[in-house]
Amino acid sequence: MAQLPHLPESELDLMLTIWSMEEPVTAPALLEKLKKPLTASALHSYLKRLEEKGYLRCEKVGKVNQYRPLVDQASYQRQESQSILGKLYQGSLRRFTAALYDGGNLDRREVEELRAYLEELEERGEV
Amino acid sequence: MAQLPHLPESELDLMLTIWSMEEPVTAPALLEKLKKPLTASALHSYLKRLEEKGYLRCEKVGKVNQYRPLVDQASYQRQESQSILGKLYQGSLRRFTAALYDGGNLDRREVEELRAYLEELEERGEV
DNA sequence: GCACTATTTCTGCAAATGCAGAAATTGGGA
DNA sequence: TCCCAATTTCTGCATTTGCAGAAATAGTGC
Repeated sequence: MAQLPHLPESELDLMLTIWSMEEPVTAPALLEKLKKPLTASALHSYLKRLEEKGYLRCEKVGKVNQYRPLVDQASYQRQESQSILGKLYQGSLRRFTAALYDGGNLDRREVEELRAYLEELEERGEV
Repeated sequence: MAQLPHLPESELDLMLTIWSMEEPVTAPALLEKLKKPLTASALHSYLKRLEEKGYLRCEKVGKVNQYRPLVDQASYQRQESQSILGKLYQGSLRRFTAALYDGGNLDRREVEELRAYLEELEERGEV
C-alpha cells in the first residue's frame, strides 16, 4: 500500500470502530457502536470521505450500504507510529520511551512487559 | 499546563524549529532555518495562530518581533505520544513496539538501546 | 527630514474538517 | 398498491488550515 493519507480525528474514530467490528458494517450498526454519538448525516459524510480516500468500499445491498475496510489497521497504525516517532523523536524508540517515563506514564508492569518482549525478540535472533 | 491544543502539521513544524533555536527567535531567523521554505506572510500567519493558541508569546523590539515558546517541547511531545499510544495501542508500549517491529522498523541497535535503557530504569528501582 | 528597505499586519481565499437539515430513495407491511 | 419508516443522499454552512498579495510600519542611511 502506498502512502495512506493521514486521517482527521473524526474519520479515525470511525475507522477504529469499523476495524473493531465484523465485516461488513452498516451505518445503523455503526451508530449503535460509536461511543461518540453522531447524527446519521454526519456519519454518512465521514463514510463518504473515507471512501474517497480509499479507506473503505461501499456496496449497496437492498436499501442499506455495506462498508468494508480497504486498509488494514496494522498498516495504518504503523504509518502513524513511524511518523510521530520520526518527527518528534528522531526515530528513536528509546527517546519515545524516555519521554513517557519522564512524564510518569510508565509503570513497572509496562516496563516488565516491554523488556520481556525485547528479550524474546533477541532470543529468537530475529533482530 | 492544562490541555494543549493539538497542532496541525505546519504549526508543529514551526514549533519544532523554534524549540531547536535559541530563545528568542525572530521571523527572519526562522525563515533561514526552516527546511520548508515559506513566504514571510505565511510564516506570520502561523506565528499569530500559535500565539492565539498559547504556544508563543511575542514582544516587539524595535522593528522586529521576538517570539518565545510558552510551552515546552517535552510536554507537548509527551501529550502527543500518550494520545497516539492510547488511541491506537490501548496505551500499551509493548503493542506499539511490536507494531514497529512487525513493520520492519526496528533494528538490532534500536532494540539494544531500548533494552539497556529499561534495565537501567529497573536497576535504579525507579519503576 | 526623506526615501529605502526589511518586517509586519491585514485581507482574502481555497481546501479540508465537523456537522446539521431537508429531500430523495426504497424495502416492507397494511 | 400505496404508504411508512428507515436509510441514504444532497446541500449548505461554520471553522480550521495553508497560503499569498497588498498595504502599513518603522529602522537606517543619506
